[in-house]
Amino acid sequence: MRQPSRAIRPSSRERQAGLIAAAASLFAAKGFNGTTTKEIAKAAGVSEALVFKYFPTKQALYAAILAEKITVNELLEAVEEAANKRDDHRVFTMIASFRIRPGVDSTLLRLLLFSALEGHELSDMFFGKHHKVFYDHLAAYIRTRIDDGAFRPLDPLLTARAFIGMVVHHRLLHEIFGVPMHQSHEDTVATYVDLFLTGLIKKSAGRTMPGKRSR
Amino acid sequence: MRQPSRAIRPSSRERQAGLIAAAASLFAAKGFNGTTTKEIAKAAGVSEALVFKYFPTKQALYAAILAEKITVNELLEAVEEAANKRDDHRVFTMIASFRIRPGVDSTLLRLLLFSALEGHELSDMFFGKHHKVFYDHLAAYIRTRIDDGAFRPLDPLLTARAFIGMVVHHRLLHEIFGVPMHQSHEDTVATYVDLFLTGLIKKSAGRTMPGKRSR
DNA sequence: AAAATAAGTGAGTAATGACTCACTCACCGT
DNA sequence: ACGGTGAGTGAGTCATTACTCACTTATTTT
Repeated sequence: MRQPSRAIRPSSRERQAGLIAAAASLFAAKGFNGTTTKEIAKAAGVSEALVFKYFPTKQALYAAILAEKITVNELLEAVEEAANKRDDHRVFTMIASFRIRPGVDSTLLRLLLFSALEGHELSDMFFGKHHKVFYDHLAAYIRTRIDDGAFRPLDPLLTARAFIGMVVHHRLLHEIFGVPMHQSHEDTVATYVDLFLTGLIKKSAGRTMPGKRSR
Repeated sequence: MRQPSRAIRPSSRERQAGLIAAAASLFAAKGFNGTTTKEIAKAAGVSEALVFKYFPTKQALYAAILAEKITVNELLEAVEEAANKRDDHRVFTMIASFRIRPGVDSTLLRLLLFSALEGHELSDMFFGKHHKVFYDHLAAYIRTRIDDGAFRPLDPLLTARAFIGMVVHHRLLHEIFGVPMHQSHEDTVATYVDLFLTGLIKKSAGRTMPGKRSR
């Protein structure tokens, strides 16, 4: 039984998790090819040989990271509620604020881009699980609202992508290209949501959203 | 004087250009770290040693590519004309169609992303010359139209980025992540422009754009 | 306490990376 | 014809890389 009064030797699980964390951060920073197994070992505080005890190849380690990082967003559930109430403003504000907020972690975005650019096979899976789902959900919601007569009849998938595009592009600029923030996170989100919904909502229809204009 | 009846030996200039072209294509495909100098030499049809006769280091070759690829877009001039006429629909359609069209070359986008992700020093320059200019121009136009009373008073830079975001995101999905086209290029552009301008144009103001709704 | 097993490592190895060098070849003006 | 010059290369060098192995150290089981 384990009672390591001093954390003398981490369990196998912990080691594995530690390696994955260390590697994820390095891969995100410098890409797969730009990261050496020696660096990973050093970052995790173990010998290089041990890395290969846990993961047969560097590739396998990479795969483990991508597999681990795939979490179907808690965001979706949260949005679901607002979606059921047909609270458009809230739905889109939630989505945008989830990605555009102070202290957001850019690791995942960088990993995603690196894996796509470097042409990793797992990239598809990563994208499929992590984002595809999302577009489809959002497109489904937009379609519903079009059927409600609340939104103009534009192509739902393209429309969903247009919105996500604003958000992702914002993240690209700030997290990848290092462009400084130009407005507060809140104001940025508010502007994007305003612009988008104004373009989408049918003028004739009564506005469904409660006045949630912050500040 | 040179009159090589058969192109027996390319001039220094041509060699250099050939090397840059070969390297650009490889770097775009596999990144800086993922490309070897041997591959570049092979792609250009010369020995590896010659690569280093033309460029002292691999880095220098990379820098030469980025420097060469920086072209202040011919797009800007073309747009200028439409901008002077205050033809909003045409302005934004031109911008979007320039990037979203059949057979567009993804090399530059990939190079840009790779250089930013890999943290190249030249990345900033690349981005600054190639895109910053563009955002600023577009933002200036939007500001003008706001002052004209034609557009709603949103933050011009954020608004410009929102539009570019739709376009860039579209390119990301198709050129980097390999998502198949969902609508024709034309229809995609039309949807984005429609959505964006509807969100931006002041309802009270008379529409400035001539009826250029294709299809 | 001894045996069994798991966790961990130092010191490799073979392959490959960027880069160098002594040299050859093609073409030129004289 | 000839020597000079720049284009071009084959065969390296040396560092680094992913990965292995014989071995030690810690923990658990009996």
